[in-house]
Amino acid sequence: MESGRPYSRLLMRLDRMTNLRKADKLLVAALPLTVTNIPAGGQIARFDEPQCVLVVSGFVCGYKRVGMSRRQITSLFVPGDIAGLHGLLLPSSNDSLSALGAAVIAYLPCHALEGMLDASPQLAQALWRESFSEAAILREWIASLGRREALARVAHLICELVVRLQAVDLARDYNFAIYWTQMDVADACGISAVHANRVVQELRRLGVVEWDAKHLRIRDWDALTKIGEFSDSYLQHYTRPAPPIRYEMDHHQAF
Amino acid sequence: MESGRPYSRLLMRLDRMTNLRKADKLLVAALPLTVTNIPAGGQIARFDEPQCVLVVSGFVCGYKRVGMSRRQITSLFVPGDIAGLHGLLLPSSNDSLSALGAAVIAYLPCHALEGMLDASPQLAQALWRESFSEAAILREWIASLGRREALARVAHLICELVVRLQAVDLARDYNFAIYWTQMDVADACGISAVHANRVVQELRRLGVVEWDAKHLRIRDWDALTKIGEFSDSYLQHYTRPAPPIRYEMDHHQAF
DNA sequence: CGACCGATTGACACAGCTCAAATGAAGTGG
DNA sequence: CCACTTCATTTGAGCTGTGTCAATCGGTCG
Repeated sequence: MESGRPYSRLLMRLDRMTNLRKADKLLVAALPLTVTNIPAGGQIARFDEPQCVLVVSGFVCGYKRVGMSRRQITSLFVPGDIAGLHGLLLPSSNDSLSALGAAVIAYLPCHALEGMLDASPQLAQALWRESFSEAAILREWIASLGRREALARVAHLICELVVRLQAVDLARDYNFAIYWTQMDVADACGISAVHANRVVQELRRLGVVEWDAKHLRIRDWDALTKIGEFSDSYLQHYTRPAPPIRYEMDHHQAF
Repeated sequence: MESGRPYSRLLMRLDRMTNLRKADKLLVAALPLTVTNIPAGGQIARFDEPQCVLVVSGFVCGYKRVGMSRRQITSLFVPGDIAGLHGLLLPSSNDSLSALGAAVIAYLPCHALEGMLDASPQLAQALWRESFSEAAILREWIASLGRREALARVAHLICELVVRLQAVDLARDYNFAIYWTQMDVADACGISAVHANRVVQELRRLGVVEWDAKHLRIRDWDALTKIGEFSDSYLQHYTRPAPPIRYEMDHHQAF
């Protein structure tokens, strides 16, 4: 596993989403990537030409501003994820992208992605599945924000993050680097920064996590999933082998 | 406009999403639809064979159960919408579908939809755009649930609904039939039924809406958008003419 | 060393929840 | 056509999770 390449974790993800042939992997490896360092919390610029953003390391988030000052994070992207896939077909997205901590990203021109979809039905299918999977996560967040209290929201978010990081081999032993502040957690969970801090302390006090500025370690996974009412069923594509290709996709021409 | 057909409002939507040729419209008209009446609040069955659900009249919602009894509505579908599009590529969805009030729906076998995508790149693109548009709505709901108070959430929901209904000619003069109870509103906005009632009364008291059991009429659109911090920019495809086809899509083979 | 930013703590206020009961509207069966 | 049921709406009274404000502490970096 050439985990040094910017696209290596993307490959891990796509391969699990839809089994890839060797030729597909070569296509991914040939994508023109513009690797860029983003400082902590830095805005990720949107250029005229539609581009997607591949996360190489660190965390990236999509967020909206609500009212004057309140921020709501609407999605989180970890290494191997592509942010802004909807840019492929929808001209303008309504929310902004920024890094949480410091991050390394790679810009990916849409036309190159489209060329790839053109060349491989397997890859095309994997990317579409990816975007549906993203939507499944959005729905789960809605359930969390609407019907869970703060402690459960944070616990749920951590559970989700662990599963997603494990899929790209970044959370061995329930242990991973975090690239966010408690304020970021607050903005993701729809609570205030002060309350986020109280929740973090409560999770520590309960002995389910060790959580310092740079690192998070889950000490009691079962307890955490219980607190967060977490079930990984909406993340099948992160935990289970790729489902079979639907029908004879190769004949299908779409997009 | 043959607004008597089950698919007529779907056509209105798709045509605005991506301009359709006459041949495309014939393809849509030829879809095999199993029209079904659903009683008020009735669960919408999922069969073994993957099927999508076209809403013909009434409202349909996707929801999740959280904890033992709490329900969170994650998406709303109005006439012309297709629910369960993700079933095309993802085997299992994690949430359930039900009607809110009484509704008429049409089951639509996935293989027929895929045949359609196969036959027309324009339609394929329209459907993909549709699913991205759905995701944009999910993100907006996340912002609402996370960072707006109850009054604004409800106001925002109503604004969104009006725009979506107007796109299928069901909300002339800001006036439309509602197929939900206040409890449904509560479950969509992540608040309790009691509080939903208080919010409704407050909106009435402010003189921005007339709202009885079966009907809702907006008396002051500007005030309502202000209360709900609503901007229709995330619903472009409902309000503006279709964006051009991206690149030379006809060459693209995907899915 | 100072400046800055994030984490932490405490006190208080309030939006929204729960419980419980009353009212109203619509449908059902005798 | 009237009792009866059922379900949605409405109202009131506490209770609690979470927000706001403000201050302190601690680490990091120039």
